[in-house]
Amino acid sequence: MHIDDAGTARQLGSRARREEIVRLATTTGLASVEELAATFEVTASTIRRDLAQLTGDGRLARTYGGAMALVAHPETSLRQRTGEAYAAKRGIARWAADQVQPGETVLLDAGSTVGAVAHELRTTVPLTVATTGLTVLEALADVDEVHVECLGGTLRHLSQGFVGPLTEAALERMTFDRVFLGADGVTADSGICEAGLDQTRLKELMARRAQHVYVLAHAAKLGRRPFHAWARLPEPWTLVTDDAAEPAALAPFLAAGVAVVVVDPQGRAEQP
Amino acid sequence: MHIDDAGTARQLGSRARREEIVRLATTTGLASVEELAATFEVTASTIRRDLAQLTGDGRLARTYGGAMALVAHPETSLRQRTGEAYAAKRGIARWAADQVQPGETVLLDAGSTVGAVAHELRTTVPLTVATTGLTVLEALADVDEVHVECLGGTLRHLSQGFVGPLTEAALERMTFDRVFLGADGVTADSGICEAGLDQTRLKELMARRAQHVYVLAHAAKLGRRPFHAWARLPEPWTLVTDDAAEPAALAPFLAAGVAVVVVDPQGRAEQP
DNA sequence: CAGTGTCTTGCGCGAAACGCGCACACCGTG
DNA sequence: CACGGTGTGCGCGTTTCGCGCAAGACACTG
Repeated sequence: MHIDDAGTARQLGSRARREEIVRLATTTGLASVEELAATFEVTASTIRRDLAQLTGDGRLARTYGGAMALVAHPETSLRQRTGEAYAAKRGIARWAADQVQPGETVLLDAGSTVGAVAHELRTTVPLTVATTGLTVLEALADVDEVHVECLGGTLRHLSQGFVGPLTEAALERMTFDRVFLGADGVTADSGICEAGLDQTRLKELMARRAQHVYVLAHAAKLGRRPFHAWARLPEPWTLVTDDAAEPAALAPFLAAGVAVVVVDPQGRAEQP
Repeated sequence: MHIDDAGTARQLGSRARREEIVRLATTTGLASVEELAATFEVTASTIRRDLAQLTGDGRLARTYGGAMALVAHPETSLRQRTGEAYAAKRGIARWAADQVQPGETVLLDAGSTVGAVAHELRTTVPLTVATTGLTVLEALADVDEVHVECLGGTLRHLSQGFVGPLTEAALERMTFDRVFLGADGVTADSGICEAGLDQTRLKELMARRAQHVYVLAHAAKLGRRPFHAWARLPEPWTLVTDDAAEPAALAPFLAAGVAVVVVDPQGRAEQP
């Protein structure tokens, strides 16, 4: 013992040390008792006590000989990773998040693509986010620096989003710098296609409350008309899609005066 | 050994057993070596070998005395299972959920204990649940038979709950058969203790909107006054706590005319 | 300034869980 | 029938864990 190494010797209070343990564990994914004891120059007993409390607080999970982060990585959930068109959605989400400046107030729709935007926004702080999506709430629930307003309403189990009178009533009390909308389908002439009129009505209302309107739809959704309820969008609006989109699919939007952005999986905008 | 119990004896190949272990671990969140050994009627050594391989394959994470799922299953989050006073909260939640009849409309507060109630209510269908808690939303998001209303509002990152004008405005449009409230502390004379006046104001409002008011607080919270904001409760109300509560801690509540229910970890009410 | 209470740490001990090697049982193949 | 591969149970030494105890640090109080 009595290590005097020039390494990462720390002299900290117990609170600070525990916070640091959580940070190390979440970035590394896994941390051993021995390593932690050496790093902080305390006994393994002390580390075990720390881990016991952190486990009790639900911040870490105990393993044999150490501890691991509860979530694989703050980055992305497995559910997202395995979903369809993951790379495309991720790229779209990155570009969308890049449009947002710290200090702004944005409105996020429900849906997996918009949920990914919320993930990317975790580091754009300070920020105010209002949302109708449960996925968005989960993505930002642990980020203290982001002010989150939930609009409430009736939960649609399929889309994990809120709709209904409560949602609309809440919307009427707010306006936004930008709104990011998802869609089941999108066309140049009719706008956004959804399963029901309650959803389209809500999306129209959302679009009217923001200065900039973005519709996030990966290539497969362009020109698709899976249902017969439509939300018309106030001009101007911006369509964000991925580079799998055919020029022929983009042409109608350009002709209609819609701003079209095509991004690669890294979130960089490409020239059509 | 050679148990011949009528329980969950399984006779399986090693592959099938490992698949089953993964299934159990992901639904339960956590599985112990001893339990698994008993379930499959093999020795702990065999289970340990299974876990070693599954861990190597990246399908599970090893813990001391068992294994856990890598991704949190929608069912129960590990965070709940490992949290403080888990057994007590689970028992309280079971009893609380038993009070609810199919077809009723209930209001659920934020907090881990009330979140556990939501989990128990997954099978009490049909049902209408309104809530101010993100945990509750997550617990019921995938249950189609439960109608979920989110009250919305400003997200408190610490408690994972919603507060503020939006929440209160939504509350004024609904009433409920029962409301289940959590608490940071609870006393017989002053009621519920919380960190801020916005929370106590909301809890008072919630209590006034329901016919039956339940306060769920495990033994450690009784008589505790960690903060200085208080929510007074309209008589009559019911205090639900666990069997670790001292009779001396319960006496003030009984004297004040509060209905007191003491439950064991299985959710059975005990006689004080 | 001494007394008291709280919080934290290090240490020692017994209990629990671990990995490893060995022996045996089962099964398909040459 | 001999053979190797696989899976299982068991025993043993090792590692890790959790708990109780005592000592030090610090704040508060009379």
